[in-house]
Amino acid sequence: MRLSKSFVPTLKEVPNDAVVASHVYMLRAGMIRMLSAGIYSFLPLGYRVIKKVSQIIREEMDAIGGQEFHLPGLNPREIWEESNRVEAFGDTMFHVKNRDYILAPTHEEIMTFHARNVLKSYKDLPQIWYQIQTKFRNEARPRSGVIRGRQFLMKDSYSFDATWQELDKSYKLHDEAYRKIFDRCDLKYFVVGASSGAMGGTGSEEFMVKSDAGEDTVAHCDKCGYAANVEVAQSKIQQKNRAEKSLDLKEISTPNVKSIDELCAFLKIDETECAKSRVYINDDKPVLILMCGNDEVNETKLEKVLGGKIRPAHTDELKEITGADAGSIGPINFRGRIIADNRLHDANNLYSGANKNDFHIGGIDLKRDVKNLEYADLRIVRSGESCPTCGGKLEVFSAIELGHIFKLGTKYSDSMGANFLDESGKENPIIMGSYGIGVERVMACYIEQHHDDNGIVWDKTLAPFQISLISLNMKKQEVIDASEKIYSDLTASGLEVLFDDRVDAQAGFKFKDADLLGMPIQIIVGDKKLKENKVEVKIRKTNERFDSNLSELSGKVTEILNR
RNA sequence: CGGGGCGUAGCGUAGCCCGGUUCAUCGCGCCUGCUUUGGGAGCAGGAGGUCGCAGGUUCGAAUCCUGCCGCCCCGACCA
Repeated sequence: MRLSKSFVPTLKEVPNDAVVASHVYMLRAGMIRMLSAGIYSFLPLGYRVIKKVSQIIREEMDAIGGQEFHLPGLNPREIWEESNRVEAFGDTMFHVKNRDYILAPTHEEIMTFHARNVLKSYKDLPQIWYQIQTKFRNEARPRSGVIRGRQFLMKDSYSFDATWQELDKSYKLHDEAYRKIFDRCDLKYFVVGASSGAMGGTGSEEFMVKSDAGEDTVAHCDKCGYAANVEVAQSKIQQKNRAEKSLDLKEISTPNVKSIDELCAFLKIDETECAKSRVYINDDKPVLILMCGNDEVNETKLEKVLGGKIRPAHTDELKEITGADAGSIGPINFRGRIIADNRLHDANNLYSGANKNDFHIGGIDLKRDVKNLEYADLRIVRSGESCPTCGGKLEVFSAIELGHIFKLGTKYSDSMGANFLDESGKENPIIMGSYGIGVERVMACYIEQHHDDNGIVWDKTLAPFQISLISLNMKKQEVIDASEKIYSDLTASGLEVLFDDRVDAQAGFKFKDADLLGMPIQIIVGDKKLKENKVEVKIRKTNERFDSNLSELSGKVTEILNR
């Protein structure tokens, strides 16, 4: 492709709206443009990458027996009523105004629609059906460029099986295919497993990529691969030891001491000697939560323990419930349910609020002084704590969900009546799985992981072109002739070459653009080296440069690309 | 949907507090000509703006007020 005739609007400066690296570079490299919040056009260069990602996905899906469909994005609402998902999606679903259609946010219903009445026998199973298509979701807040959009490309596949054992097989096939896909895309990812997934269900795995642009927070152990959403993550952390002797309760005047840190400084004690108090409202009833020191309450865990709805108590409620403001609340004389984090199990000699402003109480023995105290795992895991599985160091960070595989079971086959006859002639619902990959996210995550200050660093697998051919001076005939010949030779040998043949662009300008666009190999044609029948080759990733004779160029380039 | 920020030429910006002879600034990009050609060129000339939109205050509004729209960030939500 000739740059002089192509629409590759690169930007020298960072657009105001872009914050995360992938967004910045996709815009700067002229790969995408925003049409509206969360809605992006892919320009020719960006679309080439999308096609490459799609092709890898397609190959691996086909390899496990997947059959590709092309399904409508416009769906009659009534099909979605069958599974009751119009209500389930709520405002996230787009509705068409002038006809009773919706824009499909995913395709379980449509695949099930095609499966029912057709997959009638166990002999028709198993099946794996997939598609790579645009989905529509009315996201309240699109963000991070292409990472969370209102319209996005997704590969989703659905498995149809006769037995749960068969489902396990289909699931495993997807698991393996996904690993191959992400490996081929050169992504560093990890898998958050079923036992720790927040979604529940009968089994699911999320394929995640570490990134500040991510929306999930995950605890991950590099050593053993333990990975869990912080909402459910656990860690090995030392319990507060019970001292042999319990001291007596004593009230201490602590003027203007509110936080645990202030309390520790004021009394010259360690934070683990403090029981931090948090009041939550659980279905209109107050619950006091005690945490060790500065540990934070994990509301997801708390919700699981309490059941029903929870929310932190408002400031005015605190006073009413405890008689004190935040910072002076504690378990002694608290009327209501009290739950302490496991870390405080049977601890004594603790300091906590006195339920009286500007006073704390010392010498608290949870066993002796707090009646009907319950214990639960309530804390949020923090970076550096020990892995619950292997004892290695946990790291807590944000991550992007790239893919999700999920054992659906019979949710859709039941509600939509997709049944088959088994060997004994008995009618059963088809057992389904669903498996998604965010195609643009693969591209964005790749860029998040493979860029430097100058731009994107593509590997040959996803690069829009394998080679940037840079002609330094398109006004000198010998340079034109040489680069034209290289262009046609390399192209003829099947390589993808982006030919910077712009007449009016300066050398430096072309170098900067080439680095920004990030093709793996740059071939630089200038008149000085041409006099020795040579051109320069630069490897984008390593910045390694060498000269090559024109006659050897094709061989060298091929060699680099194959290594 | 809550909180915060922003909206001035294709991109990035100054001016806004304190309204008026800097009043529409500057850089990049764009067009024309000449020069230049190994890390985002130089000179000369030029085009490009409803200052997000609509009201209001005022003799006078990019600037002050009200409403709306759009975008970004944080949060809530997320099959």
